Amino acid sequence: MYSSELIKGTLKTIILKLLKNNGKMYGYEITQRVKELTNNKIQITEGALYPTLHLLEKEGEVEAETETIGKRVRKYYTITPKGKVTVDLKVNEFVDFMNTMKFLLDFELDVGHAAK
Amino acid sequence: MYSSELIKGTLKTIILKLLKNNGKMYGYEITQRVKELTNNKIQITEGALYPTLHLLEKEGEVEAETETIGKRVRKYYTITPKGKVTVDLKVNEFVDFMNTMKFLLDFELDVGHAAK
DNA sequence: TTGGATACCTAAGAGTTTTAGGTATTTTTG
DNA sequence: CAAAAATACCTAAAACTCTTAGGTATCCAA
Repeated sequence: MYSSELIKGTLKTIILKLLKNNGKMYGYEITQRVKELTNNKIQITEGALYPTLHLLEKEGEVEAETETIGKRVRKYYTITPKGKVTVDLKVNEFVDFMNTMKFLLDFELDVGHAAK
Repeated sequence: MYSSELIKGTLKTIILKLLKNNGKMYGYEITQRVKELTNNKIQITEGALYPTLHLLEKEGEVEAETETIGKRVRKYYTITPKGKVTVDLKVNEFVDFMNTMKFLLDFELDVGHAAK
Protein backbone atom coordinates (compact mmCIF):
# COMPACT_ATOMS: atom_id res chain seq x y z
CA MET A 1 0.00 0.00 0.00
CA TYR A 2 2.05 2.94 -1.26
CA SER A 3 1.18 5.74 -3.59
CA SER A 4 4.16 5.62 -5.83
CA GLU A 5 5.92 8.34 -7.73
CA LEU A 6 3.28 10.98 -7.10
CA ILE A 7 5.02 11.93 -3.88
CA LYS A 8 7.71 13.62 -5.95
CA GLY A 9 7.89 17.25 -5.09
CA THR A 10 5.79 16.97 -1.93
CA LEU A 11 8.44 15.77 0.50
CA LYS A 12 9.58 19.18 1.71
CA THR A 13 5.98 20.24 2.16
CA ILE A 14 5.16 17.17 4.23
CA ILE A 15 8.20 17.58 6.47
CA LEU A 16 7.65 21.28 7.08
CA LYS A 17 3.95 20.79 7.76
CA LEU A 18 4.64 18.06 10.32
CA LEU A 19 7.23 20.20 12.05
CA LYS A 20 4.88 23.14 12.10
CA ASN A 21 2.10 21.07 13.66
CA ASN A 22 4.11 18.98 16.10
CA GLY A 23 6.99 21.14 17.29
CA LYS A 24 10.37 19.46 17.35
CA MET A 25 10.75 16.04 15.76
CA TYR A 26 13.66 13.87 14.75
CA GLY A 27 14.15 12.20 11.40
CA TYR A 28 13.16 8.67 12.18
CA GLU A 29 10.14 9.96 14.05
CA ILE A 30 9.00 11.81 10.93
CA THR A 31 9.10 8.66 8.80
CA GLN A 32 7.09 6.75 11.40
CA ARG A 33 4.56 9.51 11.90
CA VAL A 34 3.87 9.84 8.19
CA LYS A 35 3.55 6.09 7.86
CA GLU A 36 1.10 5.96 10.74
CA LEU A 37 -0.92 9.03 9.69
CA THR A 38 -1.36 7.67 6.17
CA ASN A 39 -1.94 4.04 7.13
CA ASN A 40 1.22 2.91 5.35
CA LYS A 41 0.19 4.61 2.14
CA ILE A 42 3.07 7.05 2.22
CA GLN A 43 6.40 5.67 3.33
CA ILE A 44 9.20 8.20 3.38
CA THR A 45 12.49 6.45 2.76
CA GLU A 46 15.48 7.49 4.84
CA GLY A 47 17.52 7.92 1.69
CA ALA A 48 15.16 10.71 0.71
CA LEU A 49 14.51 12.10 4.17
CA TYR A 50 17.97 12.82 5.56
CA PRO A 51 19.36 14.66 2.55
CA THR A 52 16.18 16.73 2.43
CA LEU A 53 16.43 17.62 6.12
CA HIS A 54 20.03 18.71 5.60
CA LEU A 55 18.97 20.80 2.66
CA LEU A 56 16.13 22.43 4.58
CA GLU A 57 18.59 23.24 7.34
CA LYS A 58 21.03 24.78 4.88
CA GLU A 59 18.18 26.84 3.43
CA GLY A 60 17.23 28.08 6.88
CA GLU A 61 13.76 26.51 6.87
CA VAL A 62 14.51 24.33 9.89
CA GLU A 63 17.01 24.28 12.73
CA ALA A 64 18.67 21.25 14.24
CA GLU A 65 19.72 20.47 17.78
CA THR A 66 21.15 17.22 19.04
CA GLU A 67 20.06 15.41 22.15
CA THR A 68 21.78 12.42 23.67
CA ILE A 69 19.61 9.57 24.87
CA GLY A 70 21.78 7.01 26.63
CA LYS A 71 24.64 6.53 24.20
CA ARG A 72 22.62 7.47 21.20
CA VAL A 73 22.44 10.86 19.55
CA ARG A 74 19.13 12.14 18.31
CA LYS A 75 18.85 15.12 16.03
CA TYR A 76 15.76 17.18 16.62
CA TYR A 77 14.49 19.57 14.00
CA THR A 78 12.40 22.69 14.57
CA ILE A 79 10.75 24.86 11.94
CA THR A 80 12.05 28.44 11.69
CA PRO A 81 9.94 31.57 11.08
CA LYS A 82 11.13 31.43 7.47
CA GLY A 83 10.02 27.81 7.30
CA LYS A 84 6.56 28.74 8.54
CA VAL A 85 6.16 31.18 5.68
CA THR A 86 7.45 28.61 3.22
CA VAL A 87 5.14 25.86 4.39
CA ASP A 88 2.07 28.04 3.95
CA LEU A 89 3.17 28.96 0.45
CA LYS A 90 3.83 25.34 -0.40
CA VAL A 91 0.54 24.08 0.97
CA ASN A 92 -1.32 26.79 -0.92
CA GLU A 93 0.51 25.91 -4.08
CA PHE A 94 -0.37 22.28 -3.57
CA VAL A 95 -4.03 23.06 -2.95
CA ASP A 96 -4.10 25.18 -6.08
CA PHE A 97 -2.55 22.33 -8.03
CA MET A 98 -5.13 19.93 -6.60
CA ASN A 99 -8.00 22.12 -7.72
CA THR A 100 -6.50 22.41 -11.17
CA MET A 101 -6.08 18.65 -11.45
CA LYS A 102 -9.54 18.09 -10.05
CA PHE A 103 -10.91 20.14 -12.89
CA LEU A 104 -8.62 18.63 -15.50
CA LEU A 105 -9.16 15.01 -14.51
CA ASP A 106 -12.74 15.61 -13.37
CA PHE A 107 -12.92 13.87 -10.03
CA GLU A 108 -14.35 14.46 -6.58
CA LEU A 109 -12.60 14.15 -3.26
CA ASP A 110 -13.91 12.88 0.07
CA VAL A 111 -15.79 15.48 2.05
CA GLY A 112 -14.84 14.13 5.45
CA HIS A 113 -11.39 13.64 6.88
CA ALA A 114 -10.23 10.07 7.20
CA ALA A 115 -7.14 8.29 5.99
CA LYS A 116 -8.82 4.97 5.48
CA MET B 1 1.66 31.00 -13.60
CA TYR B 2 2.70 27.41 -13.47
CA SER B 3 2.47 24.80 -10.77
CA SER B 4 5.98 23.56 -10.89
CA GLU B 5 7.42 20.20 -10.05
CA LEU B 6 4.20 18.76 -8.64
CA ILE B 7 3.22 17.69 -12.13
CA LYS B 8 5.89 15.00 -11.92
CA GLY B 9 4.32 11.62 -12.42
CA THR B 10 1.01 12.97 -13.67
CA LEU B 11 1.89 13.52 -17.32
CA LYS B 12 0.80 10.11 -18.58
CA THR B 13 -2.44 10.41 -16.65
CA ILE B 14 -3.21 13.83 -18.11
CA ILE B 15 -2.48 12.71 -21.68
CA LEU B 16 -4.54 9.53 -21.43
CA LYS B 17 -7.45 11.34 -19.80
CA LEU B 18 -7.52 13.98 -22.53
CA LEU B 19 -7.43 11.35 -25.24
CA LYS B 20 -10.20 9.41 -23.53
CA ASN B 21 -12.41 12.50 -23.32
CA ASN B 22 -11.69 14.08 -26.68
CA GLY B 23 -11.05 11.26 -29.13
CA LYS B 24 -8.06 11.69 -31.43
CA MET B 25 -5.65 14.52 -30.75
CA TYR B 26 -2.17 15.45 -31.94
CA GLY B 27 0.75 16.38 -29.76
CA TYR B 28 0.82 20.10 -30.16
CA GLU B 29 -2.94 20.17 -29.67
CA ILE B 30 -2.55 18.42 -26.33
CA THR B 31 -0.12 21.02 -25.03
CA GLN B 32 -2.45 23.83 -26.07
CA ARG B 33 -5.55 22.18 -24.66
CA VAL B 34 -3.94 21.62 -21.28
CA LYS B 35 -2.68 25.18 -21.21
CA GLU B 36 -6.12 26.50 -22.05
CA LEU B 37 -8.04 24.21 -19.67
CA THR B 38 -5.78 25.14 -16.76
CA ASN B 39 -5.50 28.83 -17.57
CA ASN B 40 -1.76 28.59 -18.20
CA LYS B 41 -1.17 26.94 -14.84
CA ILE B 42 0.00 23.69 -16.37
CA GLN B 43 2.23 24.01 -19.39
CA ILE B 44 3.36 20.69 -20.85
CA THR B 45 6.72 21.13 -22.53
CA GLU B 46 7.29 19.44 -25.86
CA GLY B 47 10.49 17.90 -24.58
CA ALA B 48 8.41 15.98 -22.08
CA LEU B 49 5.39 15.37 -24.27
CA TYR B 50 6.81 13.73 -27.36
CA PRO B 51 8.97 11.12 -25.65
CA THR B 52 6.00 10.27 -23.40
CA LEU B 53 3.67 9.85 -26.36
CA HIS B 54 6.20 7.55 -28.02
CA LEU B 55 6.46 5.55 -24.82
CA LEU B 56 2.69 5.25 -24.46
CA GLU B 57 2.53 4.04 -28.03
CA LYS B 58 5.20 1.42 -27.40
CA GLU B 59 3.30 0.28 -24.30
CA GLY B 60 0.11 -0.08 -26.32
CA GLU B 61 -1.82 2.56 -24.39
CA VAL B 62 -2.32 4.74 -27.47
CA GLU B 63 -2.21 4.33 -31.23
CA ALA B 64 -0.86 6.78 -33.76
CA GLU B 65 -1.92 7.63 -37.28
CA THR B 66 -0.51 10.35 -39.48
CA GLU B 67 -2.49 12.83 -41.47
CA THR B 68 -1.11 15.27 -44.02
CA ILE B 69 -2.40 18.82 -43.95
CA GLY B 70 -0.96 20.75 -46.90
CA LYS B 71 2.74 19.96 -46.74
CA ARG B 72 2.74 19.30 -43.04
CA VAL B 73 2.36 15.95 -41.32
CA ARG B 74 0.28 15.69 -38.20
CA LYS B 75 0.37 12.68 -35.93
CA TYR B 76 -2.93 11.88 -34.32
CA TYR B 77 -3.12 9.73 -31.22
CA THR B 78 -6.05 7.63 -30.07
CA ILE B 79 -6.43 5.81 -26.77
CA THR B 80 -6.62 1.99 -26.95
CA PRO B 81 -8.88 -0.27 -24.86
CA LYS B 82 -5.83 -1.04 -22.74
CA GLY B 83 -5.25 2.67 -22.32
CA LYS B 84 -8.82 3.16 -21.12
CA VAL B 85 -8.26 0.64 -18.35
CA THR B 86 -4.96 2.28 -17.45
CA VAL B 87 -6.36 5.78 -17.27
CA ASP B 88 -9.06 4.75 -14.82
CA LEU B 89 -6.50 3.04 -12.61
CA LYS B 90 -4.23 6.07 -12.73
CA VAL B 91 -6.96 8.56 -11.97
CA ASN B 92 -8.13 6.43 -9.04
CA GLU B 93 -4.60 6.19 -7.73
CA PHE B 94 -4.22 9.93 -8.03
CA VAL B 95 -7.51 10.62 -6.22
CA ASP B 96 -6.49 8.25 -3.45
CA PHE B 97 -3.19 10.04 -3.09
CA MET B 98 -4.95 13.41 -3.03
CA ASN B 99 -7.23 12.31 -0.22
CA THR B 100 -4.26 11.09 1.74
CA MET B 101 -2.46 14.39 1.24
CA LYS B 102 -5.60 16.30 2.11
CA PHE B 103 -5.65 14.55 5.45
CA LEU B 104 -1.93 14.85 5.98
CA LEU B 105 -1.69 18.53 5.10
CA ASP B 106 -5.11 19.29 6.52
CA PHE B 107 -6.67 21.56 3.96
CA GLU B 108 -10.03 22.07 2.28
CA LEU B 109 -10.70 22.22 -1.41
CA ASP B 110 -13.12 24.25 -3.50
CA VAL B 111 -16.56 22.72 -3.67
CA GLY B 112 -17.34 23.94 -7.16
CA HIS B 113 -15.45 23.25 -10.39
CA ALA B 114 -13.58 26.15 -11.86
CA ALA B 115 -10.03 26.56 -13.01
CA LYS B 116 -9.73 30.17 -12.06
C1' DT C 1 22.75 -13.80 21.91
C1' DT C 2 20.72 -12.73 18.08
C1' DG C 3 17.15 -10.53 15.42
C1' DG C 4 14.46 -6.59 14.99
C1' DA C 5 13.63 -2.00 15.90
C1' DT C 6 15.69 2.45 16.54
C1' DA C 7 18.67 6.14 14.65
C1' DC C 8 21.87 8.30 11.98
C1' DC C 9 24.17 8.68 7.29
C1' DT C 10 25.92 8.53 2.06
C1' DA C 11 26.43 7.28 -2.83
C1' DA C 12 25.15 5.16 -7.13
C1' DG C 13 21.43 4.49 -10.02
C1' DA C 14 16.82 5.22 -11.94
C1' DG C 15 13.04 7.91 -13.57
C1' DT C 16 10.92 12.05 -15.19
C1' DT C 17 11.12 16.68 -16.65
C1' DT C 18 13.51 20.97 -18.19
C1' DT C 19 16.50 23.20 -21.12
C1' DA C 20 18.15 23.86 -25.32
C1' DG C 21 18.70 22.86 -29.23
C1' DG C 22 17.13 21.34 -34.50
C1' DT C 23 13.98 21.34 -38.86
C1' DA C 24 10.20 22.95 -41.57
C1' DT C 25 5.59 24.94 -42.85
C1' DT C 26 1.93 28.24 -42.22
C1' DT C 27 -0.08 32.45 -40.69
C1' DT C 28 0.02 37.04 -39.03
C1' DT C 29 1.68 41.70 -38.88
C1' DG C 30 4.20 45.90 -39.51
C1' DC D 1 6.15 41.35 -48.75
C1' DA D 2 9.53 40.30 -45.45
C1' DA D 3 10.04 39.15 -40.93
C1' DA D 4 8.17 37.40 -36.87
C1' DA D 5 5.21 34.41 -34.55
C1' DA D 6 2.69 30.36 -34.40
C1' DT D 7 2.24 25.65 -35.74
C1' DA D 8 4.19 20.96 -35.64
C1' DC D 9 7.34 17.51 -35.29
C1' DC D 10 11.67 15.72 -32.95
C1' DT D 11 16.09 14.54 -29.85
C1' DA D 12 19.88 14.83 -26.41
C1' DA D 13 22.20 16.67 -22.41
C1' DA D 14 21.47 18.30 -17.97
C1' DA D 15 18.95 18.82 -13.75
C1' DC D 16 16.19 17.33 -10.14
C1' DT D 17 14.20 14.15 -6.92
C1' DC D 18 13.68 9.82 -5.19
C1' DT D 19 14.88 4.69 -4.67
C1' DT D 20 17.99 1.23 -3.84
C1' DA D 21 21.50 -0.39 -1.41
C1' DG D 22 24.61 -0.07 1.18
C1' DG D 23 27.22 1.39 6.07
C1' DT D 24 27.54 2.14 11.34
C1' DA D 25 25.87 1.69 15.92
C1' DT D 26 22.68 1.27 20.01
C1' DC D 27 18.76 -0.70 22.41
C1' DC D 28 15.35 -4.10 23.54
C1' DA D 29 12.99 -8.44 23.50
C1' DA D 30 12.78 -13.40 22.76
